[in-house]
Amino acid sequence: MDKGGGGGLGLDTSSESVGFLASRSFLGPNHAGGLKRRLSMDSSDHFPTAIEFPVARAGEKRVDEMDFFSDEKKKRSREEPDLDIKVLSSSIKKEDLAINTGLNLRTANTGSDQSTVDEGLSPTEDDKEDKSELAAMQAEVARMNEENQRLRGMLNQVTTNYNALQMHLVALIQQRNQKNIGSPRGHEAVDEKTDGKIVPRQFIDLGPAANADEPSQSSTEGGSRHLSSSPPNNVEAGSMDYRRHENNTNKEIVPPDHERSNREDSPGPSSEGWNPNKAPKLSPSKTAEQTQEATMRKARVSVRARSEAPMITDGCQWRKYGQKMAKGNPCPRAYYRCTMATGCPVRKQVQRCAEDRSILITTYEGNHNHPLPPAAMAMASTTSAAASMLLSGSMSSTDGMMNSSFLARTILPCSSSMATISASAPFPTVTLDLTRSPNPLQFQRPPIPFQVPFQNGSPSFGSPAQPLSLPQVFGQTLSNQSKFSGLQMSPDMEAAQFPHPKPPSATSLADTVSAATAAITADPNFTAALAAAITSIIGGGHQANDNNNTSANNTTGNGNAKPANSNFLAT
DNA sequence: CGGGTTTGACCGGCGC
DNA sequence: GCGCCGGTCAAACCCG
Repeated sequence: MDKGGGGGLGLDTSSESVGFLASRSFLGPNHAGGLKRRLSMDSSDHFPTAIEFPVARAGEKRVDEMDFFSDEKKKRSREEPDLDIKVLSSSIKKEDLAINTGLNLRTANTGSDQSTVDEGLSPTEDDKEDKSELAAMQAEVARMNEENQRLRGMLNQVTTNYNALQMHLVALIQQRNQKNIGSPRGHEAVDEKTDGKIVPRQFIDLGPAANADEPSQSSTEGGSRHLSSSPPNNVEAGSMDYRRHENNTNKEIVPPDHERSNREDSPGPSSEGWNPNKAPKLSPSKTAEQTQEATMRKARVSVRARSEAPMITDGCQWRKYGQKMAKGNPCPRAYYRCTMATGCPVRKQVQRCAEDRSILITTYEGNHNHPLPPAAMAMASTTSAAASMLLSGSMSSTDGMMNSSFLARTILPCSSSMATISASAPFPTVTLDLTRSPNPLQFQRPPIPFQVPFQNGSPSFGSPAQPLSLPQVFGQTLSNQSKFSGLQMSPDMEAAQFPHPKPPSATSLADTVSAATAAITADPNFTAALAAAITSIIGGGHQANDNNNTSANNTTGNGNAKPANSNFLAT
């Protein structure tokens, strides 16, 4: 084979090996070099405003939020200082309408102060003074706006959490009632104390490190902290396969030796890696927390999405470290690891579906040990939530099916789909099937009356050459049916489980809904809110808080590095 | 030169 | 024990 690395032959090989279109849009990640350059140009065009959602496109390997927030942002702020300010000013007006807070009053006062200052200056000095004052005021406005965004985010979070908990409660009650009707032991579907009191399941927090200041502790402390609250016996309800995997994971407590690679010599516990095959055996002295932590890394969340892009854009940086031909699939499977932080244990596999090569299957494994950019929050939160749900033992056998169904309904109340969890896969896997056709009846959210930040000013959603971005994916999830597959329920089962009618023909509806979905999901607050809702539901709230804290840290901790995007971290 | 991909080699788990 | 398979490593190479 061609071993030419990132050259032209390499990209041709990549695109061909994927068994997909060889158009420029389908060039593999290896083509990121030239594409990145083009995208850099695009990016400057794509970021004229501070409120655009920084969705990267697939095929661009290194176009990520970090780039957007740091280099691009700084660069732009130097080149186009006025532009941001204008946007911020308009944004704060918008915020004033949205939320009446003391901060807004301060903003208004600031404006009046400015006029007061203007009155006492001579025309010549006035310009200079005006400019300096204006700059100061604008900075003030920017700060206020940022704070407003944060407050609004908090409000959104509270609202979202409240609604989520309410739905959770209703679902629990309904489920319990159903179970009690159908089976005298129906209460098994819900974690229950012996006194009969319903206790919501505790979920493992698999979310990213909450504190950006101590990412090295996230994979251990962050996990074990919440693990302790997770009913360990829930795992017992799992199938033999699940137990087998749990045992397997017991062997991977110690950082695998591949982390000793000179390429990934990261100090501290954060370098704790992920190599099940090479990990030493678990010693009996290892704690249960460590065991479950290892189990966490075993959990996989697979996302099936229709995308002709070589890789869905999830907001993270990935580095390809391998590619293999998997049995039973003519398309190669690519292996990526997260490179947003040194030693981040998160891996993902990207492979096209053998049956339908327009479906891209992205499997995530592990949890980020670093703060995530907003665009990555949706995916990270959802995958970690799904993984935590899975690993909490709530998904197993028939009980798992019921709970996963409950989960799907809880996460996506508008969805009527079934949720299933794989108990037979090599690893416990949750599959989010985003390829199902959307049901317009489930599409209840009214159109969002703001402009969608499409790349290059054109809608990327639905464009075959455009990569699939995660906010879009999750938007699709919301409107589409969400399916946690793995056991891959038969259609009969699915029909039996879900009396709701499915759209007879989806293709025609898909485009229509996709456009609307794109508009909806372009709302970063919505995306973040969705992520927060998911995490709040699944994680019992604390993961959402963790994530939110992470976001808050991203916003506040990193200071003004990315204030214009703070509204995307709002939840 | 640093950072990325490619790809054959290697390793460990698992089934027979 | 052997072979298959999934996952990873790391040298070679490319690109900016």
